[in-house]
Amino acid sequence: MASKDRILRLKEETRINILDASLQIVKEEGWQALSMRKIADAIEYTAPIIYEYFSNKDAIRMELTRKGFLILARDMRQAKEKHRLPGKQLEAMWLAYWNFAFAERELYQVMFGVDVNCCELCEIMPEAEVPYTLVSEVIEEIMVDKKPSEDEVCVKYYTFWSVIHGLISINLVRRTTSDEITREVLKTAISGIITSLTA
Amino acid sequence: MASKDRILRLKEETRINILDASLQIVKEEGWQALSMRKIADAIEYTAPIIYEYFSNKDAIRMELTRKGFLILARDMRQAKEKHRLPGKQLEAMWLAYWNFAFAERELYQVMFGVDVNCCELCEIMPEAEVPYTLVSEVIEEIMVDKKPSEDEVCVKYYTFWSVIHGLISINLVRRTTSDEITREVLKTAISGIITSLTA
DNA sequence: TAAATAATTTAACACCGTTAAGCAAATGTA
DNA sequence: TACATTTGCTTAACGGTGTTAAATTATTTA
Repeated sequence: MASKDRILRLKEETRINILDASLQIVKEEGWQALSMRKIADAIEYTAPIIYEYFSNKDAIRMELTRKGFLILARDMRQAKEKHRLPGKQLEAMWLAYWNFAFAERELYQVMFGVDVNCCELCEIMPEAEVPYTLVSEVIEEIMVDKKPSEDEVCVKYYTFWSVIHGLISINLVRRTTSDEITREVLKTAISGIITSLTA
Repeated sequence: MASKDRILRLKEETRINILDASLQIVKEEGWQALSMRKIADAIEYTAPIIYEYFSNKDAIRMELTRKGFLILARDMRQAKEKHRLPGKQLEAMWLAYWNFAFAERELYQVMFGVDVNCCELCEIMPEAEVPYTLVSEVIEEIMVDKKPSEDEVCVKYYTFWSVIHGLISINLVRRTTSDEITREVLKTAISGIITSLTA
């Protein structure tokens, strides 16, 4: 009976519709606004229907996470294939990674746990600026012979902050990596950046 | 009337109790488990009372964020004061930052939006390993003369990932920094790590 | 002691994720 | 064709959430 096939195709279609609707809601209103009833509204069904396709809300989140990793893998692979020199390959792959993060920021968020709360944190909370002040003072002191501009100091600060915040994020989210390796990365990264300040 | 003072002191006390109870709940069950009724239970009141002290749940979250920044600023300042050489100061400050993140991980989470979801992501989702595979292949190729161990390759991978993930997180959470500066950090960081592979 | 004010709770609203029961249409069977 | 069964879908419900308004109790003031 070919009608079975048609029905299976329709089922697959609404499954995709659920995922598409979910991603659209997230893109428009953020992850915290994603609700089963809202998804149901978008696909013109009622909420319990969704449980015929996904065991729960988390399964939808997971499926979108998987989708993110598939896109990221494809982008990085394509970037790699465009070059032959390993150095160029690395550069291209990380640039692809970077571009993916901003082209699909909602997917990146759920893949790596970046929670976007308030953008103007520093404005409404002056305390948030103290670390920057403390560190950039010292950076300026080290670079005093170079007479760096404010932007240059800022670049150095963000280089520091990025590697440390990145390492921390990774270690907070997944506890697989050994502490030894992490400490090694932290130490070499910090001393590397410090020497680069005067170089 | 001194009784006014006493009442004011009591009010201040329950305000602190609310914050303490909130932080304790978050430490025990995570941010997603924090609810007004649970806080009320902990301080032995009913939920609406909390609105006499905080305008809503987000205000509590914000106050804990501020608390986090105050502790971080204190720790970094103390670390700085322990040294005179700027290089040592930087190292000590970033180490203090690092230690704070793990000593007060819940505060760090809410301060910088690190969402801890599932730790065993790679195990239940093989797709999540593709970026690592792609990149470490190339790293090994570049470092072929050094015959690096798996751990050494891993360190290099995490160095890359940390700085890029950190930069992305920062840019996703706060859009203040100029794109130019960010691109500069990204480019210098990547090329710096690449040259360090063969050095 | 009576009135006024403050402190606290109860009740309610609208939403959430999720499950169970019910209904109606399509299908299989005789 | 008539009946039984399965399927697709909805309604109703449970226990939870943040939040607000009304009711109640306790405290202070006159």
